[in-house]
Amino acid sequence: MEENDQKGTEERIRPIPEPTLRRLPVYYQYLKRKHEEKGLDYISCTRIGSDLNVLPIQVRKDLQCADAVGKPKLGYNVKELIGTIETFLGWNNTTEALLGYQGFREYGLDIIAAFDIDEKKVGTKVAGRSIFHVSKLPDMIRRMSVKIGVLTVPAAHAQEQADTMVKAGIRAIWNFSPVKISVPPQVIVQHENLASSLVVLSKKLTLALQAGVSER
Amino acid sequence: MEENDQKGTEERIRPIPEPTLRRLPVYYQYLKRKHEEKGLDYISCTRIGSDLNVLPIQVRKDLQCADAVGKPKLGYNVKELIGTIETFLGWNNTTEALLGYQGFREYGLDIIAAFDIDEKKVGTKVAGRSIFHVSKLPDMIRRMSVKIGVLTVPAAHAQEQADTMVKAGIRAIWNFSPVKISVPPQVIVQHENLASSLVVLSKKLTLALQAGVSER
DNA sequence: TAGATTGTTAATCGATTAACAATC
DNA sequence: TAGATTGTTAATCGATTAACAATC
Repeated sequence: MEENDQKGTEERIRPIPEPTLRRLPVYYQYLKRKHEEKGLDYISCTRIGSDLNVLPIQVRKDLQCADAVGKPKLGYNVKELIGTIETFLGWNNTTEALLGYQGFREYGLDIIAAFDIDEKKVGTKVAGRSIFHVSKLPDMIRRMSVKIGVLTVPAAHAQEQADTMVKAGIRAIWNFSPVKISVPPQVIVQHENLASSLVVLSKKLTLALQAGVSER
Repeated sequence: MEENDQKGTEERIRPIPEPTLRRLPVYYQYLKRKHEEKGLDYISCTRIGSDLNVLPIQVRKDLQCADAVGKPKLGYNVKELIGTIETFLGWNNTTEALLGYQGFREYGLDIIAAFDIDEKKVGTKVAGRSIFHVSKLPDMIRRMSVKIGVLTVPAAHAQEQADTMVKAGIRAIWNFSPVKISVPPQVIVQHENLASSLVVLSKKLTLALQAGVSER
């Protein structure tokens, strides 16, 4: 009746709340700036919270999830905290991926190459990366053991290209296309629906503009 | 003691849960495809849910938020439903914005122009839009009554460019830069932290890869 | 009619927030 | 020491899910 509760050797894999996971990179960015610009040694949740417009208690909870340990009265050691978050998010060893935005290497993502069906684009460069024809994709994935595919094609071709990636052995797909794609259960899909975000923004804007009018 | 509960004339502005707001465009996309490809007249929550991998009851709740009305036993009229969502999200009249991704016009966002500090890029085109020098930004915003600014600059310049936009009268900023920007309360800011999303994905990937190893 | 599906009210679940004890 | 700040346990709040009545 031990309920295989052997907490001893290996840590139970706690599920981290997604909102927390999304806030951690924000703290990270902030801490790096604080560290570089101000050379700050210690920082408190109160400070982080007021700068980032997050409640201090939430900051504390989030950092706790990332296994950060602070000192009462002093706060958290900034340098150590940066390292802790890096380790927790696995940013120590970069993962290879296929095209995306620039500036992700800092987050442990190394963009390897870009692909396109359009022959006119093949051979040109985007964000400093050569564009190859999609037919080269399977080979490339295998040879360089790429783990993440970034899907930025129109709805009509999304499933087809996802299939190509999966067949070539990709382990996760970052999907910017507006349609749901079907993949085997072992492949992870992260949907990035920018249209959804835009909706949130424009809805707020509409309400604000209306309010502005009725207040007049 | 009426609690200004005059529900009569004008609808109380209900706050729509953000998750719902994010799912609505997904339904919309899906419905349009179903309508165009299959020419389907009626559709049930059960169907939408199983196709989109969402619980039927959640679909129903979401559609209810968008003021959609269905018929017991039959489901929702697809064409009508598309129109309802369009109206609810305000996609009938497009809002002007400054550069971003392609394909947003469908979502009521019309990308007007792109700006850059780099003189070498000025005059060239991105996604079919001319790139202007940032010095032209204030004029452009005013002349064309642009409502939304899309901020895609490096962290170091984010605040500066946000200030420029605000001064020129922009009402909302879609911020893709990794830093928090300060704006007056009447300006709406939507933070689009792609690094956050990437974290969610790569965390899942790491866990999956580890699990794969230990299962071996 | 019978049964599938909507609409509505209640229960559950998880993230956020609050309260407070521990500690440097 | 006194007080700010962490760490932890409990309360709140809101979204999701369940249950069921209404209806075509």
